Amino acid sequence: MFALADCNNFFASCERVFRPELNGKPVIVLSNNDGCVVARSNEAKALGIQMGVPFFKVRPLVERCGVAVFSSNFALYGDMSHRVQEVLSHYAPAVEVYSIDECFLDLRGLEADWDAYAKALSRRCRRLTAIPLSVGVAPTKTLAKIASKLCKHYPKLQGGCYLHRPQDIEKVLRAFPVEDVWGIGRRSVPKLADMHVRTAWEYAQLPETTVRKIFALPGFHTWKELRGIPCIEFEDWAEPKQSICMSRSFAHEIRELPELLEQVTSFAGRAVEKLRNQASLAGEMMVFALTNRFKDDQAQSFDSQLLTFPEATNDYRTLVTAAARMARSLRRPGYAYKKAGVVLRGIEQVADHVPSLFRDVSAAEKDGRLSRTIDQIHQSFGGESLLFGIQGDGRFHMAQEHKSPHYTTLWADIPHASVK
DNA sequence: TCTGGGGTCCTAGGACCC
DNA sequence: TCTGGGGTCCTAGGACCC
Repeated sequence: MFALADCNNFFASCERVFRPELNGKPVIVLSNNDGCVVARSNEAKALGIQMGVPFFKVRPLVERCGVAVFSSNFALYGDMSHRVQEVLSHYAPAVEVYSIDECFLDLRGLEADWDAYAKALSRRCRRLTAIPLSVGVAPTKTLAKIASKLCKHYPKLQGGCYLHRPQDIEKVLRAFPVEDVWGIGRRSVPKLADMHVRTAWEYAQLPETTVRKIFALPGFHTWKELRGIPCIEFEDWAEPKQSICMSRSFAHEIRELPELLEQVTSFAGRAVEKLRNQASLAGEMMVFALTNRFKDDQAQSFDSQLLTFPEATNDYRTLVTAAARMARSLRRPGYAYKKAGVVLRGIEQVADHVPSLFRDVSAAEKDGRLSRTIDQIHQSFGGESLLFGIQGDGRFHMAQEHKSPHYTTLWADIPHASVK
């Protein structure tokens, strides 16, 4: 058996932990730059606020109904996510962290009353972290995902659902929309409609050859998993990233070069941090900048530049300088940039790297010492404590009007309690 | 006025090898 | 008239996930 533990309305639930008066009230959380709605409490869903809708489109409704609005606070969500993972780690020999709000648990070879187990895990998580959790247990990861979705739909299940008897699986799949199945995306929906496939059950009944031909290998895996045959790997070891991207939309469009340079080099600095945190080197860097695609009356551009380094590197100075050079050459006067970013690719592990025969050893050692010193200062005093001049204040020019405090990660933001 | 960010895997097709 | 056979590697684009 596998379990899927999914935090309900995760970002909204995190905000409620420190604002308990919002329990039972509609709450939404916005994407970076306060752009779109990315999390909704059940009450907000009931008001008809859709996932991913631009905030300005629901603003009148939000104001009329007194919906609590939050800008995204990833320091808080990341910390709460670790707390949930800590609870889960006591309930299974192996945990796969699938996303910030979802973990798979490997229960293979174990025996228990899985229905009671799932409910107990949900209760325990709620008690220790204040985050509501839906736990589905089933013979495959895909079915466990479906079981956990049932928990959200049926409060009677008390946060835990064990789905394993063939007759139960059939009953559930017959009522489960095919587009809600893990691995079936939007682009497949028209194809499925043509084939008169509307439910997960109908998909699972398609002939194997049809599935392989039309939905290829990933669709075939989903098909097998729905039929109770596990074939999606359990991965409790996180591989280093093969690409690292740092990009943001800006609160205001950027027209001038110095401001664009500040932003792009700040992205580069943060990308290098991620790179160094996973002990990797990057072989190439891409820098891109784009205008506001929603403004039809403005000149549009999506420019990018790619640089391949003579030798893979994770040196701050090399990478920040390269980002600045590329931003300079791709930026064109007269364009108003709304978004930019830096992507590192061609990633390899430091431990696997074969240095070039002709590298300047003493210069490389000096650069290495500088980068390690920067890491140490960042760790002790924060990422904005030491910056290259070109990075400005190192902050991203984002709109975040509704941001909550860093309750769990900043001493100054720890909530105060007073006893009367 | 206003529209997110960060990833992975698979496949087809081209370039290249002997 | 007519043009082999068997591979590998790389890349771009598509589809998917949260």
